Amino acid sequence: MSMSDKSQNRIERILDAALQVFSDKGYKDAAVDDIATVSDTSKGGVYFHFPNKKTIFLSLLDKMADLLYSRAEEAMAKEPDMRRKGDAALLVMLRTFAKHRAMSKLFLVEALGAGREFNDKMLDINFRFAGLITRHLNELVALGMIEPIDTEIAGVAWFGGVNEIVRRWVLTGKPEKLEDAYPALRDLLRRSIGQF
Amino acid sequence: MSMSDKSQNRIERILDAALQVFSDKGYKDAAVDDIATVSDTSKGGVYFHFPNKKTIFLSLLDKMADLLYSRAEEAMAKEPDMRRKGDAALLVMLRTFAKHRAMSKLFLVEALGAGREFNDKMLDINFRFAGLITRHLNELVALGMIEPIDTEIAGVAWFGGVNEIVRRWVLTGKPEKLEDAYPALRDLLRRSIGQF
Amino acid sequence: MSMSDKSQNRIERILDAALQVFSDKGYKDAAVDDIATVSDTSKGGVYFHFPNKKTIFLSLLDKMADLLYSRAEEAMAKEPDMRRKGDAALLVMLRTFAKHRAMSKLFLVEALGAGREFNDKMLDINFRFAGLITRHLNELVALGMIEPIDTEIAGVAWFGGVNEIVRRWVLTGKPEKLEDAYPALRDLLRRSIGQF
Amino acid sequence: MSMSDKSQNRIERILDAALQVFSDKGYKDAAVDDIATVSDTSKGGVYFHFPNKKTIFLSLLDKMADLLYSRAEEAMAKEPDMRRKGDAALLVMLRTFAKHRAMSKLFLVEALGAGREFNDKMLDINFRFAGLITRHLNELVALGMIEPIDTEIAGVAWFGGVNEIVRRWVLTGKPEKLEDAYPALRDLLRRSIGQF
DNA sequence: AATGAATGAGAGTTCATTCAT
DNA sequence: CATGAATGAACTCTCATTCAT
Repeated sequence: MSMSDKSQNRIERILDAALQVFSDKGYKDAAVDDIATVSDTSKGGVYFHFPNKKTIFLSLLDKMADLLYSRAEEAMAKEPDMRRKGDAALLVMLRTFAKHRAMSKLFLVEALGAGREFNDKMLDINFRFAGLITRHLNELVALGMIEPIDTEIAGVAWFGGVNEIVRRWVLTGKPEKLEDAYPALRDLLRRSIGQF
Repeated sequence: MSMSDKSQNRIERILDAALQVFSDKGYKDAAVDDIATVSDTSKGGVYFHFPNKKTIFLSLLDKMADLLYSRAEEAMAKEPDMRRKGDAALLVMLRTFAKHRAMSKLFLVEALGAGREFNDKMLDINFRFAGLITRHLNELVALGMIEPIDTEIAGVAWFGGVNEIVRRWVLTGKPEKLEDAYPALRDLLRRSIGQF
Repeated sequence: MSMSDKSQNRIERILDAALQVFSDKGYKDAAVDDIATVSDTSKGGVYFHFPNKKTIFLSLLDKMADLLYSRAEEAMAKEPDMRRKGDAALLVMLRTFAKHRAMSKLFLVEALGAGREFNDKMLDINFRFAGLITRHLNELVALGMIEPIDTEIAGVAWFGGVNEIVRRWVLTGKPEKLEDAYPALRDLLRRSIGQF
Repeated sequence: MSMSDKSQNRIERILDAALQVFSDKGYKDAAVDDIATVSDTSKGGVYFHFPNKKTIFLSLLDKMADLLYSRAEEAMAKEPDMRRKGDAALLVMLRTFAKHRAMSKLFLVEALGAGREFNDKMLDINFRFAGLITRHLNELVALGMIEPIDTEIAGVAWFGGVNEIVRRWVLTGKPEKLEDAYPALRDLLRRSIGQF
């Protein structure tokens, strides 16, 4: 195993530990010491790989955003039926959230009130996702597959609606399997743009 | 002015200051000292009226929740047309959020990541609002005014959708006037339950 | 009831409350607010009658010291048999401690570590009591009733010995009735000065 | 000098400083900041080595108790003459107290009123010492070297008597050399159990 | 690379004391 | 006389960050 691999491993271990700790205690209540302990390192070790606590949190946020975004994009690209691209994205996102509960909590709960310093990042991320939806809806409108609607509002509202379903699951455990919410949510969203 | 008035004033001043400080800095980053300074009191003065920081935050949360909830209920009660009760509630909520930007930020941004101690309270509140929507949708279904749907999912998703619109407005200032989002949002929600 | 009586009553009530609170929580942990509450007054009320917390504590200390000292002196004066004056004093002191458990705790436990400001007072008090014993022993020696001994050391040691018995009773409840320790203690002290 | 040595040094320095500050100001009035300053560290440094203020105080108490107890036991073990074991213990205790004036003050003055949290510890310690005396007296009785007496009361009273002598020395400086009290005290105690 | 001791700037909270009413 | 709101200094404890080893 090369030096870089070992380093990579250590960084990975720290990020895993940070995810665990942040999603469990929230940004402010998570101590760098906790992260060091869980990752089986020392505080100094953490600070060797990351300049500060904030950066660790941002790394995780980016990771989750990239994961979700790329999965969604990929799912839409793979689905040939224009009418079903949205469904495919929705399903894959629910599945991704379901598979990464801690990340989901970080993303949908902890990141929001973590402090002014993270607002910009979260706005970027939200903008990206809402934009993805909006662009897709615009395409559907352009192709005449749905009636013209305010796709920007729809993008934001959809994003919020899905998030809220996931947030509820993260915090209450309902529904037991997140994917079980898929059919109802899919129908709701479809109907909302006049698609049956 | 009576003693009680003065006392009420002071408490009111502290709550106003707390709202300002919390919504500006977030729960953790807000110092009780900041609240004291802004409310033109001393730290001891704040602690004379409130047992701790947490209670101040919860007071504000309750206040906003009660305000929103009572306004929404009232609006629905006043609207005789069954089909428009939802619209009325939506409009009045947007207006209420618009009138209380700082409260909205507290409610939709800061309260979420403020720490485990507030999760329960927020879940209660979310549950109340989503429940209000769900009950209304159930009525519509029972009256045969809309097709049977999963009203629970719809309640949660709607709540999340509206919140996201308000959240975006709080954080980015778009749309300049929050009420401008009303028509598009109303149509989106109506369509989503098959109502035209 | 005259004004002065009422005032006396109030002062008495405050002192009673203070005794309770001090002996329960110790000097530092007793809040003036606690005293006010227990005495059914307000903080301002307490400060009207006493200039500060320290003074209240000192008043109680003086009260207990005077009580003990006068009882002991009186008992010795009443006892005609020179040989039994000491026994009489010992018995009456044990009885007085037994009747005033809270005071005893204040006197023998809380007053010691209450802070530098009380050291002088406690030294005075200890000096008075040890001196009483020493003077009595000196008399016995002068009368040729006991052999010459270091009466100063004896006075201090006796005082400490009795105190320790009472302290143990205050803190552990043993012996159930403090007076039960009298015979053994009396014999011990008598023997220590060669008196049978 | 190894890491552990340095660390030991720092801990030792903190304990020394704590002893100084506690015995000077008392438990409640001693600030952790004071201890940090005197030990030439920072507050954080103190808290790195000790979890809280209480633990520091208890450490010192235990240290002194162990020191006194082991010295007393050792002295008794070394003295072959059964009749003189008590004297040996008394002398060595007076010498130990004399050598550690600050510790003595902590032990005999500050620890008593330091708060409910320390009562248990002090009761334990007192019980140990009084028990040591009582056991020794029981042996003397069993060997027929002294008449049967209430050895429990005697143990407690002796312990209190000796303590009071030391306490007086700690607080007033009399007698200048604590050991000067030894002969008189020894004779007093001997006589009290009918031993000449 | 990694460690962990050390720092120091706060944070929340308490409370003796004051004083306008 | 009495109240209780208000003050402000002090206190314990936390923790992100640094740095010698």
